[in-house]
Amino acid sequence: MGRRKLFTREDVLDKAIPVFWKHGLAETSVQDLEQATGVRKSGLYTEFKDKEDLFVESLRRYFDVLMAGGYLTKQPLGWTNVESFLKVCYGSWGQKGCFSVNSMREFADLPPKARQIMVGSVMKHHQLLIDNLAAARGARDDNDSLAGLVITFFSGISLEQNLGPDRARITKKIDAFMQLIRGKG
Amino acid sequence: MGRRKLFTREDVLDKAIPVFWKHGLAETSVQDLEQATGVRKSGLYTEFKDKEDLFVESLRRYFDVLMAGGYLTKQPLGWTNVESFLKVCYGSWGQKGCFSVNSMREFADLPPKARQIMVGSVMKHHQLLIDNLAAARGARDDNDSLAGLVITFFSGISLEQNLGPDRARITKKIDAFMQLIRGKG
DNA sequence: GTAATAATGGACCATTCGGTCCTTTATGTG
DNA sequence: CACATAAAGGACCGAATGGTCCATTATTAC
Repeated sequence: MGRRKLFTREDVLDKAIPVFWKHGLAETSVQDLEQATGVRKSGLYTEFKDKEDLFVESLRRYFDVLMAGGYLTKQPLGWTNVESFLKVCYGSWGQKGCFSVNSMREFADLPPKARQIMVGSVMKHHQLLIDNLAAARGARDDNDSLAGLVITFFSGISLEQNLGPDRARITKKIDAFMQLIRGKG
Repeated sequence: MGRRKLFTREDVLDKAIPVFWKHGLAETSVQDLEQATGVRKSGLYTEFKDKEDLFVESLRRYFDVLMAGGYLTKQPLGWTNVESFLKVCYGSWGQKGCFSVNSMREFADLPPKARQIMVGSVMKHHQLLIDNLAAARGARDDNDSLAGLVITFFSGISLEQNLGPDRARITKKIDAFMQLIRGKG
């Protein structure tokens, strides 16, 4: 046996996520990642193939941890879950908005694996939203369409977080949207 | 008198806009701009202070040209204008979505002047939307709130354009949203 | 303690970056 | 034609980039 690692893979990812989240793949330098993770370049390149690989794994872990929260799978399904989903835009890992939504901007330049994760995640959320809407409103034809609107609205508020509005404003916005789709406006 | 310029300022901007739009400020190299505009570096740096300046001016021209379309000022004000606004997300300059929405992702890293233009534009659109909603629904207290939702939805669909959905899908989404806010759902 | 092992630290590399500057070339005036 | 003027072409710069590689150091098993 030799010397043992001073870091775990998850440690590195959790520290890399906020950096990629804030600055994106292209605008994040390896030096930035060294500083954020406290792991030297050689260490990073031992654990990950290259910068893109580190980005992809960060994105994967982001969804893994986030989905583990189960905001759209809590029983009973319904409006409460939909609202919980929207509130994911408050952020995590010390960042505002959504890592994936922020990455959409450079979608075309992202590695295929990253694109795959993102698209897959959207589809998964879409289906989960349909299930929750069905529980809340019954099996209606327009559940699919409405789920699409919810996703779009989520993208919007998540992106707007980059402009740095206070939480009260965004909460009111979510409330207004929930009222709208619940038909109590 | 000496040799005359082979390009106009507007020419350069119109050719730079799609590049910045697609790749953002950071991921666009001066070389990319040379190729896209057909103007050599020296020419670009004679006309513009630096890359950031060219970006800011591109953004400014984008809004100038776009707003000149008058999609939110056409008389009579009302729902039609709101829908016209949402359809701006179809794109222009050969690009999909919205240049400004795409730039929101790197908002924090943008030059102050660019941020100023973007924020100012959002406020302007917000007010124009309020005016149109007032014309469409009467002077209601929640016009302000609803205008906010429209802007957020616009951000969402514009961003989603980066995933490359077909126009039919996005049109249906806009229709569904319009139905929702017009209260005919 | 000693040898084996594996991660760390950091020198190093080619390339690309944004940006400057000088020479060349084209266009205008008389 | 000759001169003046201004833009175009492109060499050039230091800095930063992503990535490689090796010597050093720390930790294990014996």
